[in-house]
Amino acid sequence: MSNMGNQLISNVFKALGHPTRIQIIKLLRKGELCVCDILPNIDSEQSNTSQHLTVLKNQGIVESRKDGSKVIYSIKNKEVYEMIDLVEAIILRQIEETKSSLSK
Amino acid sequence: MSNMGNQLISNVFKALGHPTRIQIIKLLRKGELCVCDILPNIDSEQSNTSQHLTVLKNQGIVESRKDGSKVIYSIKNKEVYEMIDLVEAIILRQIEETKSSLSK
DNA sequence: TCAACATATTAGATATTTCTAATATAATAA
DNA sequence: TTATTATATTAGAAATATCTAATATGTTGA
Repeated sequence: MSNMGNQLISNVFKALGHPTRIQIIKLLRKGELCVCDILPNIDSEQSNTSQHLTVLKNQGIVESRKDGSKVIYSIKNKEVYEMIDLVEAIILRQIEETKSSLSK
Repeated sequence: MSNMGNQLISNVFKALGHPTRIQIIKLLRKGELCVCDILPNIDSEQSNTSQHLTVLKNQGIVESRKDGSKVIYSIKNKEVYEMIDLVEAIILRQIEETKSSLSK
């Protein structure tokens, strides 16, 4: 019965459509982190990482709060991990398929 | 334990990050369709829709077979519907949040 | 107050996606 | 054959996303 706008839906997927943003989400799986702890674990510049965090925040995937001079980010909607698990299942199946087609 | 490449994962999300492609996926929820039945239900040109179908196929989201002069597309990995449901849950929660913050 | 730190914002260059229009290919029917 | 239908491919323009470098803002401690 759902008739959610496809634009809204695709916006969320698009926010997940970048390797650095997936990397950030995976980092946050264990719990909240300040930007200062995210930065050294991410393969991109400070300003770029900050921009990626903004993209994730705009789509409601992460949220942030201030703690003194630091900003602490955390996952806002945990569904995102189920989504990543589902994508990994799809990819594994694709890989299996490729293997078996090669051995024919 | 999963350590699937973030590039591979984000490629799948990126393929879902377009409203027309979500529209196509939703059309295929009821079952397979030839391109000729997809086209009239999609808000874009024939060649453009064909390109979107290619994007979905490249990421293993849909598959196709030939039937005479027609090409029949179907969903290859049904996980995609669970993913859409999860995104809709996220969006609904965001909307509720917006509402309640407005009424304060 | 001032210096140092933590993070965000901006502007512009570069890269990638998307779209349109035209054309190609393949199957079928006349 | 030839025309028609069904779909894919291509090229290039336009739109959007990404990255880098520079700068701005806010916080804290000396």
